[in-house]
Amino acid sequence: MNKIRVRFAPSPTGPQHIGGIRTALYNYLFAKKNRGDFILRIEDTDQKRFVEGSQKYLLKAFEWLNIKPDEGINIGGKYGPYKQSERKDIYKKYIDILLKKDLAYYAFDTPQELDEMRKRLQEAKVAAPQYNAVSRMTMKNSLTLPKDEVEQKLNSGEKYVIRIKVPQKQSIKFKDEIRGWINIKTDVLDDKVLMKSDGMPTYHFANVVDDHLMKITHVIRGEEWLPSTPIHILLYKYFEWEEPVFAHLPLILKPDGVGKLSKRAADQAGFPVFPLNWIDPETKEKSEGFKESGYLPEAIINFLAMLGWSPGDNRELFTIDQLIKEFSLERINKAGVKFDIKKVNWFNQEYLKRKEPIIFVNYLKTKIPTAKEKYSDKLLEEICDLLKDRLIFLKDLISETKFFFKKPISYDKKLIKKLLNEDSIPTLMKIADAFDSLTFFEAPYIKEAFLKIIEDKELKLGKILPVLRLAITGLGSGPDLSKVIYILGKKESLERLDKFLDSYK
RNA sequence: GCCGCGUUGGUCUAACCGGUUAGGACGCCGCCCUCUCAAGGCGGAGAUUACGGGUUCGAUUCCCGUACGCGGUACCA
Repeated sequence: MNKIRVRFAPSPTGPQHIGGIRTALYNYLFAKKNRGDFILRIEDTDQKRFVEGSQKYLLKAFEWLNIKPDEGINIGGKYGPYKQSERKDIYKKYIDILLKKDLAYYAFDTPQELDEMRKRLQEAKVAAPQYNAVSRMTMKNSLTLPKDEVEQKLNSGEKYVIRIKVPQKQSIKFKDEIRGWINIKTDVLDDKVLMKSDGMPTYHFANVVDDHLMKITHVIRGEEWLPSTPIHILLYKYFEWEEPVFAHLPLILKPDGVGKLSKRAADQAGFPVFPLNWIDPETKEKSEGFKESGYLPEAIINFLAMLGWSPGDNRELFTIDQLIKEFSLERINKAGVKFDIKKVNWFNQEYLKRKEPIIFVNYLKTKIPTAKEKYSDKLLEEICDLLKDRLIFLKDLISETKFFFKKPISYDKKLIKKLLNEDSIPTLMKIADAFDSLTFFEAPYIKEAFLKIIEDKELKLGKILPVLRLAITGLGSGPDLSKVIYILGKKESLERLDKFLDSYK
């Protein structure tokens, strides 16, 4: 059997959004699972829609997600060039074959003439107005015009396109790996443009020629291509080439399920759609990426993999290597899937929890300049250990640990009212004394000390500890207090306690 | 309009060739743990498997129809 080769072939019309990234991921997983090649090709046949920086952006996004193409743009390979705008000669050569076989033809109709034709057909109540076996005979093309006139038009440099000649009353049957057999009648297909008047091929043509020349064995792409697949099949037949296997992925829909996920919809729902930050070169509009929003690449990969694919059992957490091992096209769902940012957050939290302690410590050190002066590495690690399980994003560490680096400036009046009672101040004063006399200022002894005082006074823990927490951290909730006090140290803890006592005694 | 694809709790999904109290996860709620919050553990609510027919002893699973959703219908990909 031939080596498995798949490709991801985006067009450089802006930042690649998360749906495209998922398509790339599924191609990558499938290639790696089968020890095949993953090829990155750029489909830049529409110069009008070209957006500066798109290609670089994609490469950076892949780098972040650790998706490594084996071949393609920026990497090279035996089947280059991998950018369609650099393959014009190749398309020319192949379109000539079709022309010679009389399976494609020149068409000289102007856009206005095409419009008129469609309008005319609409008025005549034709179900699907199109340039097809019937209507082409009323148009200006090399099938209707005398040979010498065609020749003359071509020589005079008149604008033309080349269209595929779709046969009448045939059925095109193909098997989609995800959806099964699909049957489409050629009568609903139109004579798609293969070569545009600017000399560039259309997607339909370039895609087939390139896939064949690049020895692509499996075409894994979005569902939006399903309706035009028969045209592609027809081209394979015309060239007498072996068809690749097709697999059309379900689309990613907006959270409310109405329509494809778009930047607009994501903005509204308050989450990113792009892997990385992007600034529109024209409008200067900035879009935030998953990376910059604090998402981990592993989490995004895992989430995306599960968006439409499942392993068949109850497992959900997968590293990329496990995904590669388990992935299969057969287990991809057919239905469109709604994007749920809450689930992404959950994945992120799961992966964050599993991160090495050093990650958290280093983050604190870089983000909080005083961290290094105030605490040893060991203590910083203890701080992180105390708080890391409650983070969704690494950046949450800043707000969660704030009280370790800053004394409370004021105390929330509502909390004071709720927590302060007649026993609070005297008990707190005793606790301060007890702390002061502790030789080993460590969590277990600290706990023992305040527990004993509370017990002696026959008070409930809940009456005193929240006030103590408020005095020490300025907050009404947080991690184990004895550990917090230990980390802060005797001096700092007593200062905070004294300050509180000064305010309320 | 026409063509294609789809439809299992709010969301993502499982259920091999038809026989399960329709399983799991996210989210939500509750309990335990705890001074508290989070994490964790335990539990709960939530699905007449879009609807209607058929085939069958039996249909989430097979067939047909309807509805709804999505996609396509460009010299865009």
